[in-house]
Amino acid sequence: LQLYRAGLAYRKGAPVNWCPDCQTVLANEQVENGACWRHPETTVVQRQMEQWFLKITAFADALLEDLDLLQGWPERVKIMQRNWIGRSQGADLHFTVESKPNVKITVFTTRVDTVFGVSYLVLAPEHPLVRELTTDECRESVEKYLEQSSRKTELERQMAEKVKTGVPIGSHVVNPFNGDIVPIWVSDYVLMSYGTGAVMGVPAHDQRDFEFATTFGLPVKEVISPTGQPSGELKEPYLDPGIMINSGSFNGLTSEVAKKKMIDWAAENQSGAPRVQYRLRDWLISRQRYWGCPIPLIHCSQCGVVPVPDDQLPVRLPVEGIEITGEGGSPLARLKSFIEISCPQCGGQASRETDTMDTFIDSSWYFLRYADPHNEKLPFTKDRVNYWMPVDQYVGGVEHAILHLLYARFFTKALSRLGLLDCKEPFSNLLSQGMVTKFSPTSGRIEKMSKSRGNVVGTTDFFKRYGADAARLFTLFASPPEQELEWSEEGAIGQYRFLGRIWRLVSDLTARGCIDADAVDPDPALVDATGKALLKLTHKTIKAVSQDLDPSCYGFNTAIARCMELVNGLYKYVSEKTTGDALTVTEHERQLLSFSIRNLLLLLAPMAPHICEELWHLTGHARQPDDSIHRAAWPAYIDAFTIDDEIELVLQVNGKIVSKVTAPRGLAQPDAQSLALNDAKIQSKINGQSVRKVIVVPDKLVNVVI
RNA sequence: GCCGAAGUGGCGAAAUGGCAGACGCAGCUGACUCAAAAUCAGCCGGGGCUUACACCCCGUGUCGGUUCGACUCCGACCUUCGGCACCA
Repeated sequence: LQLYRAGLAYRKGAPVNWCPDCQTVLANEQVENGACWRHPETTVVQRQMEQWFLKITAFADALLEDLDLLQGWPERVKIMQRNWIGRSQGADLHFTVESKPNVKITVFTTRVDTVFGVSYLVLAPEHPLVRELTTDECRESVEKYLEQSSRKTELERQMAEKVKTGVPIGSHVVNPFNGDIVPIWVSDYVLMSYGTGAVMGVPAHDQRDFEFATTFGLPVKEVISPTGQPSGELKEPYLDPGIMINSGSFNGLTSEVAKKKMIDWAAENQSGAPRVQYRLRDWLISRQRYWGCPIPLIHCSQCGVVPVPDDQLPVRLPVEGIEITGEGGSPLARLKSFIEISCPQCGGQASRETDTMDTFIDSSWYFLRYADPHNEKLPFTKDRVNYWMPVDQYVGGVEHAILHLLYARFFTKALSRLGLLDCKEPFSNLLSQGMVTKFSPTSGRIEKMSKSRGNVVGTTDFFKRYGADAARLFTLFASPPEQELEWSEEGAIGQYRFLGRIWRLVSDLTARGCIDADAVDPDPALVDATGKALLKLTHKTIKAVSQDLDPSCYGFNTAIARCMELVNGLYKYVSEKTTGDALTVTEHERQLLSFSIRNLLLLLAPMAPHICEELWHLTGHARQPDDSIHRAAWPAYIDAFTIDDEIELVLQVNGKIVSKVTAPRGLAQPDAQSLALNDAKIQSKINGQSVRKVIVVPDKLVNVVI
């Protein structure tokens, strides 16, 4: 209602997308390849209907420009939104009808510079002036053409392989720039829903116009040439900028300069005006579905559309008396007790709107409720929302790039304009995660997991057998988060095995008394070489996992791999300390094991929360029964312990690896160089040839160039 | 057609311009077991050579370039995937 009162929600009759399967209309964003997003097999048809729209186009510029503020969004999502919004800068030009000087046809063009090359003008079949301007001689063929094209579905129009069809309507227009008189045609390659539904035809400089003119033998007049000289007969349209020719006083200018001057000229001569056109259309939100939020408006024959008074909000979806017939259409429209209502303004008989709102309405602002979840009177208050918003880190699938993510941005901007909140954008950082895919028996291909494709994995069964932690670890481990992920039972079982390894390790060490939750951190000077290696491995793991989990990286897959390495290291250490069945450890070794295990659990806890919590308690770290590992501090590492004293120096000749030697860390360059040059393998490679250069990368490699 | 992303073992993948294949799956071998499962330990890019240890060559979609050195940077191409598509 707030949007309605602000003029951002309106009702209008328009050709809309209709899914015969859902028996409802759909938004443009919900039509994929000419089919319904819920029913890929069902072709969407066009229907003329009165429907509710939200004025998302009023925010087209802001939605486009503010994409630049979204530094934390993946570029591909921003590009998809830019394309969807589709900003085109150009001008409206007015062409006067020759026989009716008071009637003007306005076209939108981005190429004013080509206007001297206009050889015809085309109207969309749905253009309101088509019938008015059709002459008697042409009436029959035009009516036939209109009838044909109205029978085409959107999909057929797309599938028509772009073969140009059309008929002349008999009238002519005058080119405001040069007085040329050119014929008007009607053709369905021009869309009523974009621009003005009328296009100036410039065959020499537009691919579609060229095809159209070639098909119907219309003149091709070159007005921009790469050289400034006429090119003779054109075999294909010239689309690039160039030098103006055949264009009166604009001749000789570059087309880019001419474009600006010509728009100015049109404006001065009342023949046009600069304009920006968007591809984005207003958001059709009416649905003839039962499951949805009722649209809180009342239709009164006297007063027109009247909002449901505030004290009667929200309008709840009725449950009593609803009949699901399976015949389609909304059951609400058949429920008299819901429809019949007296008009809040005049008290007369009126009826409720029976359409419900698109599901995407709800997802466009649900997150605001999280800022103020216990408010009984309002959905949210401004100060709470201003405190929490924007969302620091949003996560969602790419499939929402131009649906949810665009709508939510629009809602935030609209609510901001209404003064209900202050932020410009809802989500500062967006992690666009890949979809989960799996082989689909329905299609015989690997597809995104969904009920309709019959490739869903029952989580309950999987959790019962292997646990939620295993499923969670697998989805994190199988690929980086923004990449697609193919579900694999074997892979998930691998994670189950990994968790089993941890469980046995920790519970066994605990049973043997090797874990002490109160132990102080181990002193590296007091453990043996094996112990030192484990201590270093632990510190390295803390460092690496901390970096991997940082929002700048989100490398969950590598973070888990690090934890696996630490577990492998722990197993190795334990086996080296075990003789027969007996594991005996010194106090220092107990400290070491306690330290290593404690940190392993802390590092893994975000990714395998249940088992880590369980082991946290088992190892005595929870002082109170309700203590949680998830409230414990994130582990810290000591950088000095992540650095090895000895490194392996790679020795190369001409960039090819010849040998590897262990060397003390921090070896000076000349020492490293002589170490390499004295190496026997390097010597035999050099074999008397002259050494031109030696490149030393400290603590990494030496490359001898011969 | 336009825009974008990606091509690395049998598979999922890893690698601030510096040891390609970490980690895991599958596979193979051994230990344990009457046996199997589970578990534990080991092997595991391709080719050549060797009794063996070793050693040699090739290898990150293709072709070029930059560089002492390229999976990584640059150019062209090929393929796959995703988005948009008669948008004037």
